[in-house]
Amino acid sequence: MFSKACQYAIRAVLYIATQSEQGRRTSLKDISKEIDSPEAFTAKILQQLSKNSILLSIKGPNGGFEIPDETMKRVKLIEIVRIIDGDQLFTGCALGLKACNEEKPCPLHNQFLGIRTNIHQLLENTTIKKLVNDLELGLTFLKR
Amino acid sequence: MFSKACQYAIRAVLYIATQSEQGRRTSLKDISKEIDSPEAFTAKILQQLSKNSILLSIKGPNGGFEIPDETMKRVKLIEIVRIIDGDQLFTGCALGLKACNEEKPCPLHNQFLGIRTNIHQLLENTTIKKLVNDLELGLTFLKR
DNA sequence: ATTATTTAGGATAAATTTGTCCGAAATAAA
DNA sequence: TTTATTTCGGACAAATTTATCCTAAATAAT
Repeated sequence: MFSKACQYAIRAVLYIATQSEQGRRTSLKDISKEIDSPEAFTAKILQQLSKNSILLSIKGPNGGFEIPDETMKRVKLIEIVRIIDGDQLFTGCALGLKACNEEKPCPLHNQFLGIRTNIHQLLENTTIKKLVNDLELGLTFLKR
Repeated sequence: MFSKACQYAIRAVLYIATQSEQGRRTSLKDISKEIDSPEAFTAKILQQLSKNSILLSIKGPNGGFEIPDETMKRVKLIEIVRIIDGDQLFTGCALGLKACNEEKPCPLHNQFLGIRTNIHQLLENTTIKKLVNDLELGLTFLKR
């Protein structure tokens, strides 16, 4: 469904967000330990996310990553997915046909229409903040 | 969603099936031309499918591939997907967590529960035959 | 100023997926 | 029996994704 990069991205953002909620800035090292991801690879992903203003990066001692409360309220999952994986997941044809559309549908077009819409809506309607709340309430988990 | 190999697999099976319906055996060359896929790569995929008795392969002059009517009635999409891509798509965790389950759900677990169930049901309930009917009625298309 | 810490970014490498090439095996037809 | 056709299967190659390494840049603390 999502690439590994995208899975790491979402996991990292959520972890950073929980820490930011507590007023704590968190380092790459912490993040990759906590979400169990390869450090250097995660660094690249976080770089991309901060370039796209999903998160803030601060260099130097006591540096690290942060997500302002305003940002986690505003940013939806779909933005992260778009940055890392693009939008093939919810716009592309299930069978990989370029010409597939409403007029010339592939054999799976109509079957997948609903599913793709569901995925799109889910990603569109889910903010980081919402997911962080569940994490803080101990309703969901990030490890392993 | 599906790997390229899996997209080719489904497209090939559907094309072979439409031909089999007409009593025509079809060659690798034809298939890859009709579904616009790399020939040698498609050969590997068809090999896998015939090993798994999704289709029949016949060597020699006038050889090629066939799908008996009984088979296309019986075989569901999920079997093809399982053979080529495995079942990660409908069993794995969206965030790639091994330990994710009902008791210790990842932050996306509940959101994706419905979608994954939908995908699973769709693949489980869709036979090759059903898709071939739509193709023959000109309701759906396989090219590009 | 110097040093230590931390992210940025480029180069490189490993792993996986996608794709190609070619000789072997099967088999139908001449 | 020879030849032509077609799939099989192994080795190899290219492309993409995942992952590592190292130096540079920033910056806080000493």
